[in-house]
Amino acid sequence: MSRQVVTRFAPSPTGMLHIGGVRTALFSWLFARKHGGRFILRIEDTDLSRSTDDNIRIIEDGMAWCGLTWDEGPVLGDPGSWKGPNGPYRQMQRMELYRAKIQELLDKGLAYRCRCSRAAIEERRKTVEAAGKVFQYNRGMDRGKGCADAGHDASEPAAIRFRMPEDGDIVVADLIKGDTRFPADSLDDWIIARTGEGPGDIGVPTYNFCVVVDDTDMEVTHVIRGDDHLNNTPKQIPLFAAFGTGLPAFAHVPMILGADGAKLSKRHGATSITEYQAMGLLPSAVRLALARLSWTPKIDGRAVESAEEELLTDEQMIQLFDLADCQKSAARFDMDKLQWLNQKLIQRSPWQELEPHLRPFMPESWTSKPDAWKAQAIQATQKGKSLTDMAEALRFAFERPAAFDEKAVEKFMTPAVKPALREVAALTGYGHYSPGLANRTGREADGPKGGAQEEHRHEALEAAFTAILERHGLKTKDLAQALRVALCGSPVSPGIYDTLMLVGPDEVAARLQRWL
RNA sequence: GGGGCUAUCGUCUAGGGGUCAGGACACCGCCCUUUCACGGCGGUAACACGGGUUCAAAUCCCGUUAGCCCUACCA
Repeated sequence: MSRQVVTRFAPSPTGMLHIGGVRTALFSWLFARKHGGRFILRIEDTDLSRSTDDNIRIIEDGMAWCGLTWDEGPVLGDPGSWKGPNGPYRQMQRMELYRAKIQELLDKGLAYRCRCSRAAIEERRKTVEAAGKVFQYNRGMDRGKGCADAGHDASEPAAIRFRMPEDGDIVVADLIKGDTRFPADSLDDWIIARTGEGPGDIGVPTYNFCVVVDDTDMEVTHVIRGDDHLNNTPKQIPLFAAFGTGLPAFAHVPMILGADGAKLSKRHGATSITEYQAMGLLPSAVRLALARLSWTPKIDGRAVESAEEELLTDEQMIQLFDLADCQKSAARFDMDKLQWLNQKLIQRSPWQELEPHLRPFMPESWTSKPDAWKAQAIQATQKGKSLTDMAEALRFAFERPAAFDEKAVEKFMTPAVKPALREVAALTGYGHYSPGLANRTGREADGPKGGAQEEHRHEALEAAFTAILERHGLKTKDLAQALRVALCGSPVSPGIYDTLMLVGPDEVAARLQRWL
């Protein structure tokens, strides 16, 4: 009878949510969801200076935007509270537990007080290094120089070190990297608590210690984290043993690099999840793109091998996710692929689903437009790569052109086209579709086409348009381009019928006035 | 310095002794077309290097090189 799967994501509040962190969180989330387990969000805020409520809020918002819902952790937007049985989920609020655990180790003799000053240690380090050796506290040449077994003066503040094994190998049975062994003698007695305020006091515990206490206390079964922590694992394993609890499984996921192969940083462009949001990306696209970095979904043991198969839904990702199919090596971030994914996902989303994501990029007046209008506006621009592209492509629908592309004016606003424009200006009754028709999923999609009346309005417009062309001996292109220039200021816009219908007869006539 | 991880098209990757080394993105070309796009079809392009083992190595072994991580009273 195996325990329920529990995974966690434990970021520290730095003022932004890094895209690499989101990917790690995503893997943990995927794993928990796949196994019907719980996913914990825990805040590692022992770095006091940066741990503000605002910075924690940034993490929560980023996670929420990405759809990475947590079962235990802080309650979004309410700094004081949390949900889940093993809270609090902020380390600074867990000091009592840490101190108790440290005391326990002290009592068992598994840890000891260390009063060596930094200066003293520095001195000893120099001595060892001068001899061409590596300095390790209480190891090799330094053995017996420290506080390990010396009965010492308890009247002075002290740091606390954990007694590490000295022989053999510590092996990390990693689900992604495979078995990795670390010679015990490459590790030394590390500090689990900083020097306290006064005699007998236990100072602020260190990261590697808190992680182990928290993962134990929160019953985490699978520690999925960045592979920059692989080297920390052999330090942590003896600690788990000291607490007498079983080991969680470990999975160290490779890093995400910038396009140039260097660690992803600000100079590569967007590192914060907020920036991706601002770029007009769908959270689903970000999830997919991130997941596909270092993970190859296998369908019936075969890697996905077509564009169609690449476009996994969340449900498919959850179903297919397997740590065994994760890459061991770091991956470079591929913005092109993300944008392609985004475009595809935009294309195949029903307009109702897109609308809330698009709204933040639209002008105020968007909200007051009728659904039918929104539906058509979205469908007319759904070929865009991003929500910002769509918003940009829809500008003409909200404001009259501020300027007119000179070359286009010269090329398309010919004397021959003016009489035809006059007729277009006189057309009426061709407003936008109703939502019934708009409900169709894509161009030419099967399914309900909506009311025949609405279809008819489009057909009527097209018929009228064609008739005008014939009367004046024009090609579609001639009139369409001239109209685009007049209505949008540029020769680029959605399909000409969509453009007309979105602007509407009255406004079309108004914008056409100056060209007649 | 010590310890650890990694290495297939430009990018993400499949492939784990015998393949014309497969796919996706990007790129290029053609087609479609009322603009921009979308879409369709096709193309260029890779096993880091050196030694082994083997009839046969991208695949197994050993080195080298390169990148990254840990080596803090940071997280």
